[in-house]
Amino acid sequence: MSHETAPLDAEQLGAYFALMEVSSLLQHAVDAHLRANGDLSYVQFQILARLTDAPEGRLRMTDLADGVVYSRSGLTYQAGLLEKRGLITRSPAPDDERSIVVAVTDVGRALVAQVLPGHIDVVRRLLFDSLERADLSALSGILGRVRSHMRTAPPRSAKPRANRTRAS
Amino acid sequence: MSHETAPLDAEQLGAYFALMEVSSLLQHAVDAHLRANGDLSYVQFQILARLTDAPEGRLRMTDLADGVVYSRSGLTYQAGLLEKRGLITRSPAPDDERSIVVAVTDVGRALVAQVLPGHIDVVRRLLFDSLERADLSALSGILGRVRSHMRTAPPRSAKPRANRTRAS
DNA sequence: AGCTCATGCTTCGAATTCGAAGCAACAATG
DNA sequence: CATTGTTGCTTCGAATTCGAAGCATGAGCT
Repeated sequence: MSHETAPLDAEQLGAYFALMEVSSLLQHAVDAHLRANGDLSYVQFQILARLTDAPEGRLRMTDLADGVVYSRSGLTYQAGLLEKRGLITRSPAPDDERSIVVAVTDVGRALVAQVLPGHIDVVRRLLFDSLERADLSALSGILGRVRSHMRTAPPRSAKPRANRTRAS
Repeated sequence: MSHETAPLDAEQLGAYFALMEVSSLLQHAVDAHLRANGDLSYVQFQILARLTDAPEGRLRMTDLADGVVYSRSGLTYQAGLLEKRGLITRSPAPDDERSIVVAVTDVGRALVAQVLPGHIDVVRRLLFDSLERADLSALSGILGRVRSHMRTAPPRSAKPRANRTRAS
């Protein structure tokens, strides 16, 4: 129904901007903390955390990339760095010769454990200290709904209206 | 008082992750759309949009950078690109000789107007189609509160625990 | 005025990011 | 099993990002 081009109302616009600003500020804060306390970027921490949570501490590259919303080439790069530091290992998958399985090492787990408390502290201070219990529940429910909706909806084909060849 | 290191409970953790994932997915989607329809990055669009909203379509560099949560050097770079494309102008401030005032041009406004409908469409489809009116109000209120709280709280000093010299 | 510190922007170099192209291993045909 | 298309990862080049350092102006003293 009301789909095509109707502008967002003020409340929607405000919510959208607030969402992006909050996540951006939060990410910067967290990133700074991780860098200072564990020499990890936000992305690297995400990768390690995701692995730590995974069944055996292992995941295929692609699944990992999807999990952290990240490009494959970018993951290859970061995986290289993390492997060099001994935080993860990469080994070919037994069943499928072309896919690589990434696994956290004990050192990696230890590092995550080391930075996690402070990380959580930052998140709490910035994000949750201003929320009542009820707000939290609401936020949690709403975002959960949005997320699953997003995972459903296709990426949009992006109608090519103005296609400049890019001023190289 | 419960401050120091107590872990976030499951609901908090879920909300945090959902927030970051949602904003990340949303940003990627919006970015792809902007690039395809106006050859703009998300950051560039933010800059233009912010200027379009500003009193006279003009802002000082620093205020603009703060507004979009962006580094100053990064803004200098992007401002250079946008200026080259004739979407903005840069001129020294009359009162303070060292600050630069950025202003959207008519071309810039036109471009924003051109991509805005599609942009809004993407946001609506991804973010708002899954929300009831009540959810929207709640989300808007909550995020607004969080945002103002964030603007208050200092950036955290980031206790230097492990400071490796960076494997250059 | 003369000094010193703060502020605003840019330049610089290093790190990170992405998509496109390249390569190998699978899968689905015939 | 040969042929063709798909999938998973890496390499490559170009663009973007950031912080530190550099410069110039402004502000607050004495």
